[in-house]
Amino acid sequence: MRKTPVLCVVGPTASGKTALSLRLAHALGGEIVNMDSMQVYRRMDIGTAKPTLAEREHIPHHLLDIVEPTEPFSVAQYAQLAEQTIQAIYARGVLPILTGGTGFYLKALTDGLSLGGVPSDPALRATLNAQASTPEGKKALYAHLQAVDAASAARLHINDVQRVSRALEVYLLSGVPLSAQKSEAPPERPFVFRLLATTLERPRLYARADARVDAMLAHGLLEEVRTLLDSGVPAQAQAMQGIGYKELVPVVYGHTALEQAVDTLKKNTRHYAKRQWTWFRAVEGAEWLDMEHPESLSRALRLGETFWEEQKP
RNA sequence: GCCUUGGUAGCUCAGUCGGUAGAGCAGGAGACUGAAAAUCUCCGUGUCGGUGGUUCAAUUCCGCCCCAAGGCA
Repeated sequence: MRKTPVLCVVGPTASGKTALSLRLAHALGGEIVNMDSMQVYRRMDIGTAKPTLAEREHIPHHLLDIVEPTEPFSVAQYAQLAEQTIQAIYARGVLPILTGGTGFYLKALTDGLSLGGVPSDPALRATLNAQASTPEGKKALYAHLQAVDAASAARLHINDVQRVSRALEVYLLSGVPLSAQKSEAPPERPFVFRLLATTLERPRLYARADARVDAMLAHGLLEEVRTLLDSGVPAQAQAMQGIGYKELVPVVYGHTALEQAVDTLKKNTRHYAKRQWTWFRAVEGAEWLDMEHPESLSRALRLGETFWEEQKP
């Protein structure tokens, strides 16, 4: 059976993914599928560096603005939606272009992750997190996982409460250890991926990230955060943990000076870019492009074109 | 000019009752199976301001000098 081609544009934040994806979509007649864990939320436009309405006018974008900021969202939901969306685009004879910096979402698509099989249970999670709030509780939590799923426990660090809790959650809800579900052979995928990874020299990337934060503030990021809070989005909401939001919430509440929050925001952005870099560096088969190099754009277009020519229905 | 307190890692500082030093942050490397812009792990040699002296040994004690902040004139 013929596989669905997916051209992917990945890379650290502020390295030029959006611009490149628009050029590719324009040149190849493609449509863009968002692969950013924060751009899925409605009314979070400035802080997530969502493509503008003008940019979306001529090129169809998918999986933007699909979740209310009050709602949780997960990689499993994303993977399901993305697969459907990608298949629907290709069914019309159009190239899907997957764009975004969320490496975990990419992996879920490329590797067909089983993801534990059970959705998260907010109440159980709250209980487990409460238990982990003391050093003794954390030890007990880890010991519990060791007892029911030794393989997962061995893989995880005791301090990684989020993953320890999730592994325990899977067992408590399904009766099957997470590690047992994972050991199956990786499934055959109905997609063929081509990865373009954007990057810049590190000092340049950090400078661009800083400048972009300043631009976001100039475009009203603080107001965006205030509006979200005013409309009833709780500060604890998953969406509000995004960079640019979590730092400005205390400013809106008057607990923190703007200047200090902006420093933290820039720092967190740099840390994030670095983590993304680490993730995508480990992904095999990615074609790396320095977006300040004069020939990178034409090279990217050539690679995209070749890929599409080979895979076109 | 005098007095006081400082001058230790890129930054903020701790410390050595004399045996050449260590935290946080920054920075770097990495992990990642339903929170992933989340969560977690690992990585610390630097003329201890300069220069003389005392000492087996000084970043540590003493003298002088330089720099900074505060105070008194």
